[in-house]
Amino acid sequence: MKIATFNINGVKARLPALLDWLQAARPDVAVLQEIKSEDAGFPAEAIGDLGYNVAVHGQKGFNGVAILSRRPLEDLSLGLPGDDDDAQARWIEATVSGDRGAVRVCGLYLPNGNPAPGPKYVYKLAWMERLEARARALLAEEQPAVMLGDYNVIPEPRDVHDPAAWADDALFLPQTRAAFRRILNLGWYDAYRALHDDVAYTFWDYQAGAWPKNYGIRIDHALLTPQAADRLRACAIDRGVRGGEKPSDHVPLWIDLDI
DNA sequence: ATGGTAGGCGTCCTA
Repeated sequence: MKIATFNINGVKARLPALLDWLQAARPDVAVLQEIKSEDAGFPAEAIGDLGYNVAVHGQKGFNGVAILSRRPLEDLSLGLPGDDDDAQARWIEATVSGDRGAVRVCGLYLPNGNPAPGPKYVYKLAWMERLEARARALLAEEQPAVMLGDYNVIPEPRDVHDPAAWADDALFLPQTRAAFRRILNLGWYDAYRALHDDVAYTFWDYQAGAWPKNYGIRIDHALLTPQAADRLRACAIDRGVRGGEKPSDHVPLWIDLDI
């Protein structure tokens, strides 16, 4: 089962690029972030025509996440638990059954947090605490589960082209990296790092020629429970998508599970 | 030389 994550930075502006990628990559499941659309405005029909069931957790103007799946989406749940006052649409999860078992698929758009310090950074760290709590609960089930998305976390210096330039950024601050490590240390696997020891990025800013200069960062991640990691066959980044027509500033990352 | 770009029911905010 091929499961992908893609921050598309606006589903309406990105629809042609999204449909092209879905047809080329043919993921069984895809979690999307930054759809920047309410549920009603999501182009479910065009995506459905490619064979996908669609679940949307939208928000007007900003954020917004979705799950696309060729198989039925079971036990859909919207929103990250832990704060009933949080109106930002950043979390969606559902179970997908394959021929050899089922997997809980969580799609997430972790807050950016800039500028730090400030209220946005406070919100980011609080959101990561809620994520850690959900991560603990999923681990306790001892089942295949994956959390994929735009984490807005640069885990290590090798994951950024110029670590010094990013030292004070909310994506790379020691507190941010420690909060991410706490989740890994619970027993979650960073699928890309489990299989690759290279320098690889998933985001290049639109500004200042970041893409042609390869000034990128690795912030889109797929985290797996041990039971999902047992089934992990491959993990890769669809880097070429960044060079396409009207691209997102992120590219897709995918895993292949023997499920 | 502190620049630059993209998206969104938008004349600023977020990234």
